[in-house]
Amino acid sequence: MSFNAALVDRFTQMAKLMELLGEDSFKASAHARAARTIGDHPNDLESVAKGPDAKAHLTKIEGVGAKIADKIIELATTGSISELDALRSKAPVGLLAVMEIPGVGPKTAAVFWKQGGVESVADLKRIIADGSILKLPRMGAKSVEKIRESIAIVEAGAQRLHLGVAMPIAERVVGHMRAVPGVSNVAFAGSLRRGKETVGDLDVLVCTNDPSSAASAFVGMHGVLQVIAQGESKCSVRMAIRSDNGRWGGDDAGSATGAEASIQVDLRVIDEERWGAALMYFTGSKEHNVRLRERALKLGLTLNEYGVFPEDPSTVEPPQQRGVPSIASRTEHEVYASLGMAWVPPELREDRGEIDAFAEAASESDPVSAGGKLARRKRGASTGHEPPASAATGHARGVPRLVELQDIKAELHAHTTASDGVMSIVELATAAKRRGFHTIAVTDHSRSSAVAGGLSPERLREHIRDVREAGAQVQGIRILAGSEVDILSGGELDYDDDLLAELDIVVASPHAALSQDSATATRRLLKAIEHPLVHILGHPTGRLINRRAGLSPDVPALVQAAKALDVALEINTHWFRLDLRDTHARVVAEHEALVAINSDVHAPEDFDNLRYGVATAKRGWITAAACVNTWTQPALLAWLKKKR
DNA sequence: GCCGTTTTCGGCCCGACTGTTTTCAGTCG
Repeated sequence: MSFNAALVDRFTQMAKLMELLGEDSFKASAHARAARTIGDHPNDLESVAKGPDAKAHLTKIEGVGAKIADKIIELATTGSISELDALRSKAPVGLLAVMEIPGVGPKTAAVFWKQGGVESVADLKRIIADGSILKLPRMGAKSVEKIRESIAIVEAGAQRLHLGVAMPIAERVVGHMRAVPGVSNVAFAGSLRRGKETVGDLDVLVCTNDPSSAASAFVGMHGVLQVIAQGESKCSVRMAIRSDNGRWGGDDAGSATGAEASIQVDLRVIDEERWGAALMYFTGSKEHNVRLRERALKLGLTLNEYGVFPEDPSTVEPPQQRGVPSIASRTEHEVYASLGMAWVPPELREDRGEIDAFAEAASESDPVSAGGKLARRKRGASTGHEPPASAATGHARGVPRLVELQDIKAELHAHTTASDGVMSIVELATAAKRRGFHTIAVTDHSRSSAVAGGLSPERLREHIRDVREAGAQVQGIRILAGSEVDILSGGELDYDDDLLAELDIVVASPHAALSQDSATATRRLLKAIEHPLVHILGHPTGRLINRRAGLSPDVPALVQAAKALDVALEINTHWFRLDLRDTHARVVAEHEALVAINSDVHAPEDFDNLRYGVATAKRGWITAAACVNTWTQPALLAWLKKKR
């Protein structure tokens, strides 16, 4: 576990234990918040915590003050946090798992413990089985049955679904609902709409003049395993998942208990008049919504899922129930505008600085309020760089012109039957051309990737000739001869320089030795970036989401080197990789370095993953200009040529 | 414990739903 992951684990535990023990809830949420921002932090904090001015650097992180900084330093230097040890001595640690059960919060867990003698999930199952749970306060038959079902779901190995598994399910639901009579609008919301790499459940919103037909159509969908709730305004079901992890084998439904893998899908019926406010509310993130509400209050307004309302001293009843007209609610643009903001793309709604940035953009004509907001905001510690001025890389009026799917005009990482792809060079080029691309790079594996059919130097020389021939054969698209060259464990590349120099493009990627420590991995990847013939660093960490952690290099160091040497860092678009991840991409954006959004194509359908990579890039605030795949063919070829 | 364009002290989002109550606590998003 990386040091940051350890911090997230420790502070999360502290927050949970404080809630359980009934300590100050604001203190508990302060620790939970610190865990979240540390989890988002791109570089390893261990060296920061052990280095000079540790406290000053650490307190620059949002949500980290003097006390939490001390605890970070304590963990780095002693390997433990004494306050956490004290908390753990006050309450059984097994209760943390009890609190993970949906529907069981800190208060309920405390009752189980203090009045029911429960110290673990096993204890909880025991008092459910012998019925003694019914003697506890507020525990009726229905509550107990819900808890029993929730335990079963947790034990079936419920984990968040990959973005690329959840998206087709959501689109099927949306398509199904769109065809229901009376339905005028359908959309999915939640973390799926934000393009998060994993998704816990699906939220689907409909606008209809016939709610009961919509509800019955929803619960009657193919694949529905269980109807959890069916009302006029909200329905919840569990739907079966069929997932295929493709060339990595296995699947997401890896349940050892034999229970069918499923995902909860919520349907909500929304009035047309409040569509925008509801869409915002259900898109989240929770943290983004909280910030917006705080902003509304400062402006003398109240924001809820029904709209923006004038502030009201009456706290008894929500404004919409007293017939107070909303100031804005019909569209998201309207709602943001009423809060003095430009519309925020869903991928950015994570409370990572977007509120200030998009308020600044909207108020740019007002020099008093426009200046300095970003600068005042806390920045990640110890990157050693201030964020760039907004104007330089495609930022218009303070709002970044983020990369969009239709901007992508080149694929720079693709495999053919020469290694482990399923298409010939001509088939690959034809497929890329059909996508509207002007350039496709053939980058089969290098010799060390033996299981992937890596090419020997001799075989690569033949392959280059084959690529040139195909180029003459297929018109209307430029086919580049390249290689996805293994970065060996010490940072050396898998082919000699004279061979690499014959290639139009070199993508250097780590494939083995993915458990190296952070410092070794950083040296290894830096060496590849510094290689004069390398254009792109492919899937830099080698992680597989929900499968393996991969490398944890010092990303800011890699980005600075890549920026200086004109190397692009890849966002690999396969939903199993999404590597670089969103928070890493954000570092690239802040340093105005380059990314390559590549689909690592092995089969024709891999091109379809592009949207997941674009979503990840947007979550990292990557502009179109910063993505080499959006460039014109002459610009792209000129960039490649500089390394030849 | 953190934080600051009405604050270095005194706040810290808002509503729905559920199940259990007899007016509301707990959980969730």
